[in-house]
Amino acid sequence: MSEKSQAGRKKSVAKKPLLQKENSVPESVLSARVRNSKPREISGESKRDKLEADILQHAVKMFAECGYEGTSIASIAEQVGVSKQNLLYYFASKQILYQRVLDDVLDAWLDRMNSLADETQEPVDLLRSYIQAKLRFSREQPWGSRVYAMEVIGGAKIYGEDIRKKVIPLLRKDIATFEKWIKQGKIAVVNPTHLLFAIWAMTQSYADFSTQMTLVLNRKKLSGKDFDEAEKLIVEMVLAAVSIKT
Amino acid sequence: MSEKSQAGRKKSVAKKPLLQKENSVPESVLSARVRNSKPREISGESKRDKLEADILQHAVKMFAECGYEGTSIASIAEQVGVSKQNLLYYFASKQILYQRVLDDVLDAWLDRMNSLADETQEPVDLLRSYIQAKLRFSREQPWGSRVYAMEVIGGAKIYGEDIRKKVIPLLRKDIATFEKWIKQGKIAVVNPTHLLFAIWAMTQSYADFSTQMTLVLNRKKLSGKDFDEAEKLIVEMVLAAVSIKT
DNA sequence: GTCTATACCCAGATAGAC
DNA sequence: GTCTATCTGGGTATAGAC
Repeated sequence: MSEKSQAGRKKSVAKKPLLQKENSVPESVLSARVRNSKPREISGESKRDKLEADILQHAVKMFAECGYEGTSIASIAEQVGVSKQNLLYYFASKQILYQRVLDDVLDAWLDRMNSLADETQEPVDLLRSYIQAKLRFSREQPWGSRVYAMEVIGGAKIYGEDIRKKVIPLLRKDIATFEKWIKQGKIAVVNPTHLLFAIWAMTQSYADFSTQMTLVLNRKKLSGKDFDEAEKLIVEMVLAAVSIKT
Repeated sequence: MSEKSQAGRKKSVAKKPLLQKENSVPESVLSARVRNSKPREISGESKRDKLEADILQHAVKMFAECGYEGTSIASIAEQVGVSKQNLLYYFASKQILYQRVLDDVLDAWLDRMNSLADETQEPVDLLRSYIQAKLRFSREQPWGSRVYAMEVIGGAKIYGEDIRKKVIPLLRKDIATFEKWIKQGKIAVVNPTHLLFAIWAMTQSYADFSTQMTLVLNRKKLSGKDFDEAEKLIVEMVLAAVSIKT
């Protein structure tokens, strides 16, 4: 009862007619922009789009650093340079902003992972590409990784349904691919589920636990060399696990 | 500036003369108990100890589920069955309670890991024991793991100094052990730092990401069998990485 | 779309009686 | 040690003028 009241106490979801999703799909309904009859520059983004992107960019960093409850919309607004009332004009509530942040994270993520569904590639190349892609994501979008990680660790109270719908099927598909390889004798007999968990854990940790890693390594941030060495070891371990000699 | 004010804005640390640490070291100053002249049962814990333990037990779960800012001391108090004012009598502030929770987590952790510093053991046995111990911790104290993980992911704003002092030296020592083995030719030439990161990531994830794992596996919680299979794969991968045939 | 003002609630923490 | 009462601040969100 008290746990319930901790999170998800918002009942109002979307009251204002705002776009909540349209980053990678420019052909989606352009309600607000269509209403705007004033001629605008064609190539550039509209002001609304630019501000939305700005807000999202700062929001993902702050949610990653302070968590959902630990981040106030006022502090995000301050970073962006707008009033918090104005921010609430673009994103009707904190929870909507948060969900949009996670939506964008997953979109970027799944985009990168989808390209690996190529059935024609051999296990060695596919595994290597997979690990590289996930490591690159940890490197280039660490904040997104961290927001996602914190949401999952806390039990995915807000975003759980989306994870179930968007992430889990993808993981299951990856596992099925491993199983197919095993059946075909292309890789050794290993537990495909736990192999995937291992790959995810190792790659993800270079975003989530980079604070601890930099302390161990005694440097300010992880370098390209660190990621290269990480990739080398992880690929080695995974290929060794599936008994593929390089 | 606004980020700073997000966390760690507490200036008052410990105003009341309360014990803040005495779980594993019973010979520490017994200020409150000594003042209490009434004869008490010798074997059992004092009421204060019992209540403190109760509070900590519930606190670690709630911090794990909702994060630091997301957890109110009122909700913890409610779970324990005391008033929040009373809780504040035992732990002078939320931050002190939080730090104590993390202290206890690390104590239990380091306890388990210290026993592995046995120099007489061979790499195979030591690595296997290490992985087993960390996996057992993930299984038996998932909340502690998660609180720690969230703290690290968020940049360790509150507990960073303790991590630097308590955890990092231990990790460095483990890395040094790996390096020694490599020099002695006992294991293959691998990057010892990233090998340790990999072991930590894989074992830790069975606490931190168990929500996602149970969704993939389609069950309510991870079973003993899951942990056995995880152990088997992780040990295999690590031993393969250091080129030890079993 | 942006502003001022404000409603409303809940949090952490303290004071002081018992 | 536990209670009632309260202070103080911050948070999300809304109303309404411009």
